[in-house]
Amino acid sequence: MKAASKKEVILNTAEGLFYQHGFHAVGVKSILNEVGVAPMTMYYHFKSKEVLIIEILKRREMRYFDFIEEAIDKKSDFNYYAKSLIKAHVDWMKTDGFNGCLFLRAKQEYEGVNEEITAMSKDHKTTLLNKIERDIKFFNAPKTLGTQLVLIMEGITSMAQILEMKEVEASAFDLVKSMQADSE
Amino acid sequence: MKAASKKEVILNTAEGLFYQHGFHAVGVKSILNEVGVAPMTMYYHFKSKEVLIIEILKRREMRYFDFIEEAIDKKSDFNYYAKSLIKAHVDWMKTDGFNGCLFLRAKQEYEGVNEEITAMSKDHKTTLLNKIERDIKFFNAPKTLGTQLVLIMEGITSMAQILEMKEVEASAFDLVKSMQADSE
DNA sequence: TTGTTTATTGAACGTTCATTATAATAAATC
DNA sequence: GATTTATTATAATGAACGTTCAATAAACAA
Repeated sequence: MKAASKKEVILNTAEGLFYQHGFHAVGVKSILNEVGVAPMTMYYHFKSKEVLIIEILKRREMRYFDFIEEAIDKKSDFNYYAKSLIKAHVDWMKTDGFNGCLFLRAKQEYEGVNEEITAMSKDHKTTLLNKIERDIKFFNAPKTLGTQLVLIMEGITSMAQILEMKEVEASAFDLVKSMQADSE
Repeated sequence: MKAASKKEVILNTAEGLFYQHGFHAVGVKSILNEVGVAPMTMYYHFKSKEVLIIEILKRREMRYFDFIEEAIDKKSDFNYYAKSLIKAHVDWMKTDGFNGCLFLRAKQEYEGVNEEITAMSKDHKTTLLNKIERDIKFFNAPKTLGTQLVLIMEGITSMAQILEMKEVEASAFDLVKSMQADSE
């Protein structure tokens, strides 16, 4: 397989460090150190730390939606769709270290500091909600179920940082199941 | 009324700044600046920034549980309890600026750095869950409904940062309503 | 009222922060 | 073979970081 370019290694390493420790907590030097490159290598590809963060978020956004899109069941009914969506989100987190949502953290750390980062983070959530609302329209499910699904997904992300994933997963599926009960 | 001591002012100001911008993003100097005191005034009362953070979290923990405790309805049935709990949590956030959960942020920023802060943050959530499970036992509600309620609360906290509170609130209450539907 | 503790001050500490300068090469492309 | 693109190492930048010094003011006790 093709060797990853330095730019890609920087993006991946920085994303991991930011996700684990936070944006302000991770210094540029610690990224350079872990990748094993000189400062100018990073500044050649990204003109600042904040630009690096923006590119990380862009990549992550695509990766997340690709992951979700190929995992959900849009062919059956709302019931199956909801379960497959929650399952996909849980699986995403399992590959990711259970440390919350990077977009939410970005928004919290850069609100009032960098408007582009703030906007991207907000957009990520509204894009998710819009996508779900579009999907479930196909099943003639009421639009309000979309917000409820996102709320459950956000609850999972949050609780996975504290409780066992098994327990979090179970209660999320219980909630989804009662959503259906409503529509019968 | 009694004038607030410098110590209290430092605690309140720092809590506000930390909540708005994050722990690592807020420097000691900016706290001192906003309070209007010299460095040693802070270091006389708190031997380090991290000790200050610990005391802030302790106070917040008490304030939150006092607020919830006096707002919930433990006399009726699970239905009213759940609604009053969600309502209380929503009201708490309305007074607080909608910037997520300070304990979750503390855990994210100090995991692997300060174990006391990490532990306090985890404990905050498990204490909440235990309290709810104890409460709903009184209504003979299944224990698993406790995790579901916390999941909804966490979902609210997360989504309130992005969407209008009105919409978040509505979908949370919808979810609670379908929980009941299950037990009928 | 004097002596002692408690609380507070402004300046300075050494370190780390993100970023740039300099200057020399490698590697890829034309 | 010439030129652009990508990378190296070292050092320095000025600002901000958390923290401490030494002096003093205020509160309190004898």
